Amino acid sequence: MATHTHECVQLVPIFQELAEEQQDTIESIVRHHHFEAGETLFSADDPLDTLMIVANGQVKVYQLAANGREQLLYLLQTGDIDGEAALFENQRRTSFGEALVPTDVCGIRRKDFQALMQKFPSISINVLNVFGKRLTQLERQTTSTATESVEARLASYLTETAASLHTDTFKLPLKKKDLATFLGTTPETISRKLTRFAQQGLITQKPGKVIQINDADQLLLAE
Amino acid sequence: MATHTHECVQLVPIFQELAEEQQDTIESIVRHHHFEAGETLFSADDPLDTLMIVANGQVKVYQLAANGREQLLYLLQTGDIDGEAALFENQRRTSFGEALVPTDVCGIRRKDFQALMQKFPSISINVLNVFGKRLTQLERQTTSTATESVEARLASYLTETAASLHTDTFKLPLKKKDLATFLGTTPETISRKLTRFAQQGLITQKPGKVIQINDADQLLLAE
DNA sequence: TGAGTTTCTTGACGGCCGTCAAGTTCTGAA
DNA sequence: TTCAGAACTTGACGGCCGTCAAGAAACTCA
Repeated sequence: MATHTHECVQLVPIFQELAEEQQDTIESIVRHHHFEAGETLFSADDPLDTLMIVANGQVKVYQLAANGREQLLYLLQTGDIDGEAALFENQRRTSFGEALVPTDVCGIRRKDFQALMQKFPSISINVLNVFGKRLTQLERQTTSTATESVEARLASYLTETAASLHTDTFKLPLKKKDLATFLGTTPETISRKLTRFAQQGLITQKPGKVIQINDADQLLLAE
Repeated sequence: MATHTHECVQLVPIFQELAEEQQDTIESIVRHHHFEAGETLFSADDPLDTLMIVANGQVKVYQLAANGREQLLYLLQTGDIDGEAALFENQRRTSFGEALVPTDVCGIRRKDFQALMQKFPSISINVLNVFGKRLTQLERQTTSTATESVEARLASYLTETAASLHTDTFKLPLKKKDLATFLGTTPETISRKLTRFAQQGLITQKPGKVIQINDADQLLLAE
């Protein structure tokens, strides 16, 4: 099993550039956990003192609003990390995570991770890189939900997803309910908008949540 | 002038913990700029290769949405930094900054800052700290605009502002138009909601954009 | 102080979209 | 394959809030 667990550290971009020996050091620090699909990885109000690394699988991260509604913030893939704020202060979580598929996770406690960053400065620079991208993404998301219509947000989501997959035809990676909370709307509205796009010929809906984009440019002009 | 410029580096939290000599090193790298109120510090589509430090003043940072509307993302104070994404890749800005009052700014080029982080690892840890907080804040803001009503968001904004100032009576730091783009709404709606809160006795509006909060608990129950 | 500009307020109106409800399709386990 | 539960679709309805417009108030600067 040593090989398997070692893969966990190797996979993670923030530990790239470290010599194998140094990766072993890290391996001795992390704790491994496994979750089945649907299991909760952490909840709101958990003490927030562990950095989480997705070794294998997918994790949905939700945040709870004051009125009790949920917002899907991230869809973490293998190699992604979570728990950023964990690294510094005693904070409480306001989010909760749920495995979307069977998932392996590595945890590193705050103190250990801080020591690691002191010892291997390249790690903190890699983490900065990750945070920078996430900040940029969140800034765009905030702007988008605050200023654009649901229709425009959905259109952006579709074209961006297609672009990142390098294909016009793809399967929606989320159920409509999750997609709805991600875009700040409701499943009903998603259904209606998709039907509308299809009627306009901008997309084609196929069985199994498969979407084919026919006219990305026109789609983005949707208001 | 040496003393004055040195203050710039001393003021910035991310350079704390450095010896004076090391701060001098940094001082020799930064470039100083001064802007009058209303001046533009940087625009969308600028090449993004400089980290900006607010040495003195206030800066509004907006982002442009696809439909041309603006979103106020940050209100930077003395000691705050901006340009996070700058630090890593050749990205283009999607935001623009504007001085709210006469403002002094220090800029550090990406290459120089990366060298600094290599030399003084504590800097990168401090930057991580800043990013972590900003991420947490943006996550809350995204969730809030996506799931809560304008009324609830405005109520949160008022009570949080009051709390951070440790007083019930305070002056709104922004014009209604800016406050509106920050909260993802319009000046008209802000006016209406404030009038409504006042009619309900939850707040009292006084001349000069001064607000007095009478019942913070009840205010937060607004939907 | 006063004129001109910007900002703010209030009203009227309409559209987007959230909610509730009912019917249909999909999915996964026995 | 079958069937129960989940997910999805579609319709009807209503409220929140964005837009336009006009008047009031506040601010700026000579």
